Amino acid sequence: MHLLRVYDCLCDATRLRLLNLLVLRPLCVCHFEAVLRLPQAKISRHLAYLRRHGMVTAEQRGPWRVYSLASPPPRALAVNLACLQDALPTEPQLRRDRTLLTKLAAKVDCDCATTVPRRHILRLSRQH
Amino acid sequence: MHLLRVYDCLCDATRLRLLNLLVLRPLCVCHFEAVLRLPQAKISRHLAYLRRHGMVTAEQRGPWRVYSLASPPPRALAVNLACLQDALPTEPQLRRDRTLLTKLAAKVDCDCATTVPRRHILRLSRQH
DNA sequence: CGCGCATATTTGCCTTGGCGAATATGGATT
DNA sequence: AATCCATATTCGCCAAGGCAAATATGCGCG
Repeated sequence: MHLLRVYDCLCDATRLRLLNLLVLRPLCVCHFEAVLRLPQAKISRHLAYLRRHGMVTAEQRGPWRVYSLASPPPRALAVNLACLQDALPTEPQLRRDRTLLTKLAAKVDCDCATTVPRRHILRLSRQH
Repeated sequence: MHLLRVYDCLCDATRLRLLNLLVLRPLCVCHFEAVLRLPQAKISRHLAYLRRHGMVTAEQRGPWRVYSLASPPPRALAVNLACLQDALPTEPQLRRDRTLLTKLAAKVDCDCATTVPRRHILRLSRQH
């Protein structure tokens, strides 16, 4: 069942947060690091898991690896991400992640084509 | 995050099938046995899991234990079961389970208040 | 070429939870 | 009380996957 693979991906906090952000836009690892405040290895590991399971794709862009939702996303994933939207009101953590990402995006051009150093992004995120 | 507990429950095939049926009506273990064709211990184990996680409740009715979706169901569960509906077209197994249950219900009064012997239900289910 | 930065992978360890087989519980019936 | 039937739980085993720490890869620039 395709659904099961999707639920397997959604049932870990880190992965859920990653996908929740990827809904908004493609992102590279340092963005996740800045928003989620988790160790790089952890983020990387879970992104690899999502890739193995066909939920996201990665594209190398200069020194960065940019992750996006698979396109077209597996139907079961699309359905559940839409559904996730309905659950947002009761999930503060996911809402916070989203607004934090938006703030970051306002300060730096988060399109990974530009060469904003990772250090810079992390510093900005430390000021909340 | 409440969502996570729900996904934990949904990410196993047996549990997904159990919940998929419980959406339709309260059921006792022998009904699940007849529809899913899985060993009783396995069904029981997963129902216990769902109960531990607050997704279902059990009520003793004579010799049977009748399981229902928790009421009110956790919001996160409700949202996802609604979403499950949208995924049904691409999940033959879940659809089959539902129609099989409906057929069974047409032959025996599946309200567990009546005393249909378990053997009888299982026999009916064996005729497809 | 060699260094530095961004990211990935490996290693060792531990917990959760899956399974079948066997067994226990507990209500109902006689 | 004895027994039957529906259901639950325990046991021993196993695989998946979580984590942190350390290490590897690989691109780009000087």
